[in-house]
Amino acid sequence: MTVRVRYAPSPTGDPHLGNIRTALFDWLLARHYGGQFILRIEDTDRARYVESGVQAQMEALRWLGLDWDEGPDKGGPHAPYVQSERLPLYKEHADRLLAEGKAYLCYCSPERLDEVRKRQQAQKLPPKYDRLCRELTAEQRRAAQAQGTAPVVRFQTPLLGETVAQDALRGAVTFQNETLDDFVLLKSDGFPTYHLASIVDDHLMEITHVLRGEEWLSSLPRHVLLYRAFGWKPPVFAHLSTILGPDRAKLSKRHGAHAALEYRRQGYLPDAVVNFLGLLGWSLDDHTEIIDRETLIGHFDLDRVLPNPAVFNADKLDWMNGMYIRRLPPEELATQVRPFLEAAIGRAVDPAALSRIVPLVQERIKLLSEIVGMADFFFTEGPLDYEAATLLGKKFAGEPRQAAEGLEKVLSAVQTLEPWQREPLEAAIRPLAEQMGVKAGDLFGVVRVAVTGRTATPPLFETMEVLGREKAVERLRAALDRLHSVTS
RNA sequence: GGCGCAUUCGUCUAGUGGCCCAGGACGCCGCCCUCUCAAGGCGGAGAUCACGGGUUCGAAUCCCGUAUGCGCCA
Repeated sequence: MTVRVRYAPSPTGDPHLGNIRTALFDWLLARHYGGQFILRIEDTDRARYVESGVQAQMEALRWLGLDWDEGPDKGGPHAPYVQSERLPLYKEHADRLLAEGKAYLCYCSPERLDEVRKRQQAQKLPPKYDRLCRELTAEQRRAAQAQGTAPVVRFQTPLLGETVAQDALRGAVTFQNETLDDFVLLKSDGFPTYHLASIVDDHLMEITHVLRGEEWLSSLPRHVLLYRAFGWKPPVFAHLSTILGPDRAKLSKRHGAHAALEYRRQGYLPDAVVNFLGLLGWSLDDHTEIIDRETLIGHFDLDRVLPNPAVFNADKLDWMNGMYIRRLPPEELATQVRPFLEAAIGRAVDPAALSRIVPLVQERIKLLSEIVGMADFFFTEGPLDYEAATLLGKKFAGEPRQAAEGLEKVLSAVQTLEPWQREPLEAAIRPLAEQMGVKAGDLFGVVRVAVTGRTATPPLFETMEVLGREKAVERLRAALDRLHSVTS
């Protein structure tokens, strides 16, 4: 039997990291067993439907490299893969249960349901449908129909006994049937509820493993009951734990941007996000943290998935992203980083220039977007923006003349230096510090700010080499001018 | 309120009766390297395994209860 797994999002907006982790586990399981990964859109809740939702879901999956074998855009043996296009199927199955006496039509108005609920709450009883329509006589039914009320279809839940359901992560979970009510299968507008639609589709699409959020665990007995009523074999169910924010509440907008695509915008690498999410509730062993896709696929299985909720550790994701950035071939990093830089400086960047810069910043950024703060000065035209105090630093704060003297020495040592390369630059500048009786690092600090406008940069001489003589000299002069205006 | 699930360093986790007075990782701190910032190396602090009872020669690991958190139903 081949493993068939589905990711079945509701297109209610951008997918969250929580959703994406479910999709990842789905995908890993399918790939591990050489089975199929199916994308199905559950859009029967028309009130919450968002037009761009389907595209956003697919975009996020594509970004992360989670390719699907069957889906709305690809078709497949069980098309269509969008629930709103499968309405006749749900109707047909609801009718079948109706005909077999396992479901019934309910004519209760929303107003009456509301009243019942209020009464139960007042008596501190668990609110549930009072089954008024379960035992209607043919005559009563005719009367209700004559009134023109559109009925809903309700499932006839056993009144007594218990339903034992298996969860792959937790084992047997037992529910008393009397706590369940006669839930709705088909709404009065002809749309199915989640319960009916997902069970019918999972069966028809031959899904073998259902991975979904823990919030569905309490619906499990209903689904098991439905499978039984249809005479179908249920799939393996695994309810994945919730991902929590730092305050231990379920991850949500309140915790900031956790839409998957937002991570792309911020400069996270798909491989890093996949690795990180793969380790949220699953582990390979007691020490491996950096795991590539192939290894993930090779080892992933449900038996090492944990049932307990996990707090999202943003620091660790950042660290991991840095690890992946450092492992990238420099040319690859250059192309990844280019759009971020171009967006920031507002013009195209010469790939050749960028490829000389990238090796200098590769181990200094954790996010692709950090290229901007680390390298934009290479592209700045005209005067740099910094304070004279920054230029002087702690060392020369009271000695602007000495700093100016240093810069003058550097300028004249460097102006006609040949070749304009890292080593000659260092050989020319380092001895000047000794001449002046200051530490090399202190002199370098002034030069660094003069040439880059920043106190934290890649190594100075490499930076100057890449920057080029023209800009470096121009900036040294500008720094001198600035110091002269302070000292005079 | 009812039902269900969960509970190991701040966080992610290893651990399925003796190897654990609990291992790894992120973060934090210190040292080394060093022209700044990183990266890297080394070291450190940090968990009476939620609590209380059992079972057992022996429990983080099994059982019961309590607490707390979360989810679902409204």
